[in-house]
Amino acid sequence: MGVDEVFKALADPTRRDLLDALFAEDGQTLTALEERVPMTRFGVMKHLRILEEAGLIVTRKRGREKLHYLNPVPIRLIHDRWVSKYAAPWASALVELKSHLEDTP
Amino acid sequence: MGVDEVFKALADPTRRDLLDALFAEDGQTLTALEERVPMTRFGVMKHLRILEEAGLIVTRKRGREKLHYLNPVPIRLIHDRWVSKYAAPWASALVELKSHLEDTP
DNA sequence: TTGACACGTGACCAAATGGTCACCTATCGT
DNA sequence: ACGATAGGTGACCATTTGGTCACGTGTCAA
Repeated sequence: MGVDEVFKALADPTRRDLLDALFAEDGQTLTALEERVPMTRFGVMKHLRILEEAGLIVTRKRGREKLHYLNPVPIRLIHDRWVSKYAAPWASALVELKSHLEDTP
Repeated sequence: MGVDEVFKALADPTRRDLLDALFAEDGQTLTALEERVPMTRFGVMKHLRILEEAGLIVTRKRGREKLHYLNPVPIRLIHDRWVSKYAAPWASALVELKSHLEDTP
């Protein structure tokens, strides 16, 4: 559940798509998620495993199927401890640099 | 400046360390940053290039040296468009799952 | 002007990553 | 009991990634 695992898990677009899919409908099964992504079942399994090890999803078994649930806690953590630190203060202090960047292509 | 580049840039611990170093003291030069990280100059250069392409830092040349400045805009963007979506709402709706996760090792 | 200094480029390498497949176990419905 | 269904494992492969190095360019200072 470390910071590094969460960031690495979020670094892949497929994994973010899977989170979005679970955000749209929580508690989906593996084969259901497989249809949402251009990939075989095995690829999806690997991604889900990485997401689970990062703590971003939580699973529960019901019979022969495995249900996947979003877990907002780790993303909330990196938000509080990391992102807000950069996003919140002195955002205006460097806005000049931003506009300067936008002017020069 | 896409979302994917920003997430990928943030996925590496060395790169986050570099951002922290610039957070502590903005406008540092390459050789100054080199001393803060267990790596040769070339490794640092690659990381800085990735951070710059992601838009997370902005550079300015002064004579023979290159100054590196933090740019909070992209991180603010992923915060607003992505992280807050997951971190803000129904964080309490799944807290039961979190505590359940903490109970079962 | 000459040497030391700050940075850049391209080739190169080892390791991690993303993805597939053959095969296997467990559970459901009938 | 049986086939179909849902998921799991390990090996395997191509590509990307993180890092170093030899060498080259521009700039400062004496």
